[in-house]
Amino acid sequence: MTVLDKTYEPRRFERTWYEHWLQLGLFTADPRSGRPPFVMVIPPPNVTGRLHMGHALNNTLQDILARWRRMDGDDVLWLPGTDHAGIATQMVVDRMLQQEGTSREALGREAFVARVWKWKAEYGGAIIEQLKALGASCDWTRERFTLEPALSEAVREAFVRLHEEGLIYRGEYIVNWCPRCRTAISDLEVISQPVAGRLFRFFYPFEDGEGGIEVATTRPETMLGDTAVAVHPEDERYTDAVGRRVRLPLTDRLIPVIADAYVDRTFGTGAVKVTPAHDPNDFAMGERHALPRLRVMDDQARMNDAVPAPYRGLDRFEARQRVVEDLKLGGFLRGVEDHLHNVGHCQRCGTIAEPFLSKQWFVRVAPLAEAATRAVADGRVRFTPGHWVNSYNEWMGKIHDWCISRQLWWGHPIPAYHCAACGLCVVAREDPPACPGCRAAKLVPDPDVLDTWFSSALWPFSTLGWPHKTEDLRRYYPTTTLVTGFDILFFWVARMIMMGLRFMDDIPFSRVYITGLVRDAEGQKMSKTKGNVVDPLDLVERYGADALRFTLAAMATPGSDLPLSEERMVGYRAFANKLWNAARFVLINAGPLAESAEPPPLPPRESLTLQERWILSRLAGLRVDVDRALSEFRFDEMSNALYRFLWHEYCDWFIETEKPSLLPGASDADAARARAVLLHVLEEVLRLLHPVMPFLTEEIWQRLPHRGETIARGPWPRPRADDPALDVAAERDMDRLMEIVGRVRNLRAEVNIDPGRRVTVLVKARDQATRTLLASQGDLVRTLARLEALRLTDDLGAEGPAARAVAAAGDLALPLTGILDVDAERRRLEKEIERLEKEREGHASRLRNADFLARAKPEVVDKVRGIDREIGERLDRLQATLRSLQGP
RNA sequence: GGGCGGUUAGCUCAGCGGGAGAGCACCUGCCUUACAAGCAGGGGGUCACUGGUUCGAAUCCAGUACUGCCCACCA
Repeated sequence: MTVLDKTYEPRRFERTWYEHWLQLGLFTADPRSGRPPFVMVIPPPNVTGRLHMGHALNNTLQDILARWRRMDGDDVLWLPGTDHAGIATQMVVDRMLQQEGTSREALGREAFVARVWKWKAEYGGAIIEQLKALGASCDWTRERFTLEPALSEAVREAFVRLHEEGLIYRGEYIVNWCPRCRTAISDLEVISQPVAGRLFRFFYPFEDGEGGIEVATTRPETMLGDTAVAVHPEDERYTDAVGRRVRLPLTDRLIPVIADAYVDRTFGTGAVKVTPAHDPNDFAMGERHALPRLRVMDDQARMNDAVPAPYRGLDRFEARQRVVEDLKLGGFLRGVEDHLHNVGHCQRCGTIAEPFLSKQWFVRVAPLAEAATRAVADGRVRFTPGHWVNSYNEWMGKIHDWCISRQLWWGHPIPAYHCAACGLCVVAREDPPACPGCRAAKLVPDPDVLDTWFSSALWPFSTLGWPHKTEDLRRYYPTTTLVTGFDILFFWVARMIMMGLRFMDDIPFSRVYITGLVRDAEGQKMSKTKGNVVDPLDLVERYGADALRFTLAAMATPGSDLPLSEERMVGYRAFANKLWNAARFVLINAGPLAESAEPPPLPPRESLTLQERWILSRLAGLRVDVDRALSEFRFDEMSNALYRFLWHEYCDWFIETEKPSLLPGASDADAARARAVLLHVLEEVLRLLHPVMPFLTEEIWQRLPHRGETIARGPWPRPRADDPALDVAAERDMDRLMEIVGRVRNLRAEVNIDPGRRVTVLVKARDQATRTLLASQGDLVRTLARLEALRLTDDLGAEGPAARAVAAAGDLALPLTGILDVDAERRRLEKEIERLEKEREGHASRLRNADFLARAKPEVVDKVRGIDREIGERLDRLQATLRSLQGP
């Protein structure tokens, strides 16, 4: 055993212990172990990603669970990996190419994809290394990547099966389109934000020139693609108009006026221009009325050749301005007003999304959603905090089909082939050699790739080997717990539940813990533009991974966000330092135990001192609290319980009470017993702390007399039913003594006695039992309160004027002959009496209340009586004290 | 427009039917040989507001006021 260095410096050992654990194979799951499995799949971070606070939180919590279950004997599989992140990654490499003066288009598809793989090989592992710095105990032998061959096979199988079952279809519909990314995006990838726009009213004259109809729009450029004007069928203003045709200004087209109940008579003019190719509602109306779909933009949202020459090639916003000007010139503009409305933006790049008619692949989600809703409703999948179920249900209830095709190059290709000869579209597990319809040899692969989230949805089973029936899949599916952020509840969690039920016929996990959002100290969302982003690795560097982990755990109250303040981190680093120094103290004083290979047996109960029985009892309580907190995902409660125990019980009281036994003058027996208990409790606390502070606890553990290769294998200090260490009497007695010590310290501070000065304190015990207690524990009080002597007496005035205090165990007097300021002392006592009287009144009033006595639970009444009696007694004694002060 | 949260000490937050709590910050005194990243002591709150339920409400219910978030195709 080596004594610890004087200061706690996490950087010295964190990396070393991580390597050690890897070498031990500690994180590797063993399907043949026969132990109960505990399984989590990591929410795969984007391969382009850098560890941010959200990852740090999420992975810290997962690691706490993993380490806890591993210590307690479970076969833990925490499966790590990364996501290929279609758009995000493609954008990163695009930017890089741009800097090199080239582009994706110049390279061509194949070379580009090769380039992304190369990029991934070079930089893609960064986030994995960062997870290791955090201490994440993932099973790296099972690391997966969503675009690796095995997972691609799973994706292909899933796609083909869904297609076979009629749950995937291809068709021409309005989708959300990002003109900058030049791809379709799903509903979820569109963020609606308020935009200050304008609402224009245009006049469309009837075909015959006799009057016309006014329509309103926020997107004037789309009028070039209008193929109808719609009014409400019961709108009397327009009864005559229905069936007539209007001449679309700026074009020479005639379009019909139709009646459709979708139209809101109260909005605008009550007449809507209909652009089936550029608006989802208009598209639906177009379907109902068989209207032509006229696309007027290209994939970059520039006006295409379908529009009159002056507008061709104009960007949509230039075209908007131009159309308005021209309509104004032609006398068709009838009004403009400011109009704040929500506009969809591309989640990735912020560009305003364009509703765009195109041929895409879709998943028919309704049947999948139904099963997924049921799984949550009947409790097979449970969310923590539970209120997320509402959001989940709401979303599932009005779910739309999922557009899964993307016009990107980086991603899983869609396993579909188009026959150049007959136009047949073939979806197949293997590349077909020829067209099954016309036997033509020329089949063109579908150019699109799949939405990244399609492969993510399969993650809980694709990573375990599906569609093959592997040992891992059999043993580890369904997984146990998922820890993730609410921001991907719909993107990911909901879809995993749908796909798990569809392909595995079982839920993917039974518990979902949903984390809050890590914010900055002011409660602001962290963002690059605000410049308030905190880098977790920077915090690891400056405070240690353990302090960061403890901070995150302590703040992880279910259902609330985490405002991360550096002050708080400083506080928890201090806690780590406190543990470090407590261990240092124990080791310095370990004596012969320093060399023992075996943990010393705990001395027999009869030989233990009061404080020893007390700390062991408190420890037994701590085991219960920590274990319960973990099983309920109360990481905050776990942390607080450990913090309080270690600092305020073990360090502040227990170590202090044992110091006399370790001094040179103490007996060997006392020293041996104190050492054994100090060491035992320290070891147990190290174990309980290991899940949240793995590095520090291992570092200390390894300095202890040899206890095996690692602390991380447990055993976990499980709570025990009827733990013999639980000792109510010891806890009560210690509480009394601690109160006495507190009163004495308080007296000293109030009357300004130099803390170094040894004084004598007189105590008048309340009753015989406390007299016995005080008589036997006088040394303990003397040490803690730094007294010359603690004298039991019935005459507190025996030593002259004294500062007085009243504790549960008895009355105290601190004699201050010649120093005591009697007036000040009186004021002090009066203040205390006033305070107690106020406190007593709350209880007394209840006891005067007949209803309370009649209806409250008996144990409550008893409790209140007890408190009332105690306060009353204390008051009496205080008042007696005050009178004695005023005496002769 | 729907839905979900939050409002408790100067700050950040626990507590969610029976004596108002923690950490930090603040004030006072201490370098007491584990720790000044420390020790001891202390001040500080009509628990947003209004009603209701109850013997009893910070805690449950209703409403109000702020506040945050999610979802939504009204041109």
